[in-house]
Amino acid sequence: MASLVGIVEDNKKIRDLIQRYLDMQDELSCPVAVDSVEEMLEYLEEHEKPRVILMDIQLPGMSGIKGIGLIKEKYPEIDIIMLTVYHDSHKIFNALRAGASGYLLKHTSLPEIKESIVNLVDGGAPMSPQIARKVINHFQDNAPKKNPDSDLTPREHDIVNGLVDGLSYKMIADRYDISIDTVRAHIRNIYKKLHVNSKAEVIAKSLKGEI
Amino acid sequence: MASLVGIVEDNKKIRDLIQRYLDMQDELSCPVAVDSVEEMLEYLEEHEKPRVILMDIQLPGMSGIKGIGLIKEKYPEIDIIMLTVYHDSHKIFNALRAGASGYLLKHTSLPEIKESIVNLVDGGAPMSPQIARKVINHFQDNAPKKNPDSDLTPREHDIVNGLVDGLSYKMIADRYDISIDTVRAHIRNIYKKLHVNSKAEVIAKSLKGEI
DNA sequence: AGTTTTATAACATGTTTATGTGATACATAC
DNA sequence: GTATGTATCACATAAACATGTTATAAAACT
Repeated sequence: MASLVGIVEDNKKIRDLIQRYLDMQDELSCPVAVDSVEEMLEYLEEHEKPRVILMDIQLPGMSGIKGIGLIKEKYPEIDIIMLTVYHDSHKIFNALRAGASGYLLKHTSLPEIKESIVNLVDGGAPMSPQIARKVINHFQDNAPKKNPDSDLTPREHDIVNGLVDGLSYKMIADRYDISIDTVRAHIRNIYKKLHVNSKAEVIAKSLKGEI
Repeated sequence: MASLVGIVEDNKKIRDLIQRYLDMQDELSCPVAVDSVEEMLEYLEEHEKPRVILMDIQLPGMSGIKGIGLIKEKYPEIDIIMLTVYHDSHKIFNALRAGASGYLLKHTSLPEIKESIVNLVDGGAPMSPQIARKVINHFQDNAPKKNPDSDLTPREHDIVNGLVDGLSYKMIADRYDISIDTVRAHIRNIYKKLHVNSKAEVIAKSLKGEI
């Protein structure tokens, strides 16, 4: 069954080009291409909902980012891909925070756009590589700092991994073929290094990336 | 000029396959493929630095995530792409935080891997669509894959938060001004809903966003 | 050569957790 | 109007955990 796709794009040439191309694909059908969020909202009231909407940011009337919020609020099951020339971090993050599931730059080729929609329907999140780079950089800037004093030995890391996997001391002892008292000994040292005094805190620190 | 690529991957078959394929490409050259971070670090001491390193996470000796940190610390100009079977959110985020510039799942085809490397050299950030989806979800901070059967009540969420904060039953009882037996009762119900039977597992699930 | 670190192990003891069973009260749902 | 779910509390017991003390041996460091 073909997935329905909608387009919100104010440049008629681009809009028609994309619509015609997508509509030609076996897997897709593109019954609606409008030039404003307002028109799309009207359309959604009265017709079968598309599975995916391609949306520009710069639009007459309401901005695409504001549009994401409104559409997702009423129809959370619709996935929205931004298709825009903007690659500044602020617009990207606002769009993603508003609920966009993908972000493509406008120079993306028609086959790639098609590929992205199929991807999205399959549970992926299409992003132009330059966009992904910015998103990743954002992560690295906010990286939590590790406590240098908390350098664990390889064996201690093994034990921590066991704890994170939800194992008991006995199960950890079995996994690494050592005695339970040795596990205890390692745990004692780990607690000292991490300044904690329970399994729970070790697991939390580990999963937060602080080890 | 061909970009140099290094590989750290403990499965010899996969390693050789990728190396041979990449080395065949005009744009790339793959002079080094080893099975541990330790070996790669040795290699880097004595040879021309690769532009990009493909790295597994699960490795003999030091984990790939720890390896990212060490390599980026000494050679920040090298870009690292994770190539792994893990699609666990925490592994992804820890890898990205540690300094990875891309994250591909192992089922990625050889041509796609090549494409990703070229992409990275051009300033992009290759990511498998499923990975991108998780990264985006993180932005929207909506839970990735809640188990519908595991719907906790508000009070149960309080208790889980207490556990995640590393509190004992007694401390949780104090925090919410209820009896320790009530805490026990809630914990029992939580375990039942989540199909687990230890604090550790609840904390792990919670921090992995599975609650 | 001597010290520190790592990995191993045993024994003891008190605390915390996991689990069973049972009960009361209130609100919502069917 | 009686199930169902939430929130509360109690008592009991076995298992798991936290912590103290002590010790051996190999590896790494000074």
